[in-house]
Amino acid sequence: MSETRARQTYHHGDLGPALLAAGIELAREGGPDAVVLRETTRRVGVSPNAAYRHFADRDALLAAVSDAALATLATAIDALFDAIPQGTRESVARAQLRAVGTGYVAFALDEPGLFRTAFFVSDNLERSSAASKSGPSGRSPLELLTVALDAYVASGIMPADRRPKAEFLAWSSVHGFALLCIDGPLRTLPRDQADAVTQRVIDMVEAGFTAP
Amino acid sequence: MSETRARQTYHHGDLGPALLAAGIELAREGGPDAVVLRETTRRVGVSPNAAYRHFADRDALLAAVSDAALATLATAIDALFDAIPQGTRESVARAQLRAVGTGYVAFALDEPGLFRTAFFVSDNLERSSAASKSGPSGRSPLELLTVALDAYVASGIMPADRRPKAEFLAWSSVHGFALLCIDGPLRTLPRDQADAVTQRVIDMVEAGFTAP
DNA sequence: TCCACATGTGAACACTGTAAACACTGCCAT
DNA sequence: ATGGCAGTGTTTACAGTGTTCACATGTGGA
Repeated sequence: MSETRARQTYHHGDLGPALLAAGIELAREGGPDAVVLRETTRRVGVSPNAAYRHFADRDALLAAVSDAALATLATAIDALFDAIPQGTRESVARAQLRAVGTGYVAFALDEPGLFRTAFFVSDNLERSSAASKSGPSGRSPLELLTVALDAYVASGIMPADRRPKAEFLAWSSVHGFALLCIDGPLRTLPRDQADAVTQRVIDMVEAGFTAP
Repeated sequence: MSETRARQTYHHGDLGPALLAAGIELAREGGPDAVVLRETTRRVGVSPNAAYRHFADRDALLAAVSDAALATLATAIDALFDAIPQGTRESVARAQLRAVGTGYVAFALDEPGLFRTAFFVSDNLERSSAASKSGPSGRSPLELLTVALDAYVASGIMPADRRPKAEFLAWSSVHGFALLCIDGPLRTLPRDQADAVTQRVIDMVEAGFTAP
């Protein structure tokens, strides 16, 4: 928004971040496919090739946008973590897991374009601990989930032998549900109902972790 | 494969299905992005615009490929259904749910390109009962899941008040897990381990349906 | 001061989807 | 048999994309 008018200097001065911001806006509006290199530079008021001084490819730009989207998600979950009231270790652990799931789906519903972009780049969860994907606490979404599950074990809710790969069980359910809500058959589900079913999804995950 | 050599007649004679087959092959090799209209016609040995006599646009071709992929998935699950041994209503119901989940993830692992294409077209699960998406039994994957869950209620495993929207809980978990395995951090997990975790995902879903 | 280096530009290429006008062919009614 | 007509495939063309190469323009450090 600060660069809509034609700039006066030949050099932009802050092109990298400006391109990233424009890319994020495009992703917000239309998902990963919408982050088109030429359109990004157009919005910033610069020639298409200028982008290549700051990003190797279109894919590199998209990856940076994806990281930013992931960081936004992490920030949203961080906020829910901070709002968890004091209590027993068990109640805190349960609240943390619920916060991750709830924040995750809420982000997908509030920002579907960013959400799809966050998980479009395939290796984005592999090296998922990069700072560029983290919120204020310095933790990526997957790391926040790990925190919650470790608390599950520490507080005795979950037997230790179930802990390995548990994050993937939880992540699968919530991620799949989020996709169903924004792209799939649950697309037309009213928001309040979607929130209610989200809680059932989390209930299911909890049951899977605690049942015999 | 039958049309690799230049055809002799001006008219192809079977272009629609040939284009669909070429599109499926492209999807198998590289997912939805790889089904490129011009490349599809090229493989069939025909000019790009010939496709427009059979498909409204590239999206229509992609939708047809997507339907075919879904039908292939349904066929795979059908086969697992048929292999379920006789038994109590409860054991059959449990085996059916497990067959849907197992077949679903196995298809994603065996044919990641087709799997991604199947669920790329967004409205593909909305009007999900179309015959073009079904296997030999005439049921689409989502309908097969519905059958299994109805059997859960009928055999008394699942309380009837939990039945509404239960297919979405199950679908979320399995679909999310499949995505994790082909695109996400579980991409490098050896096949046998992936199969093992798949069973844990299904265990979790079962627990969520039966627990208090 | 001046010049090396970083940064932005221009023209060009190969690709894509798609539209409009044209060409060929097989079939049906005369 | 013989038109002609509807269906099918082709040609040409255009707008849009990512990307490369050569060039222009500033800016900071010696």
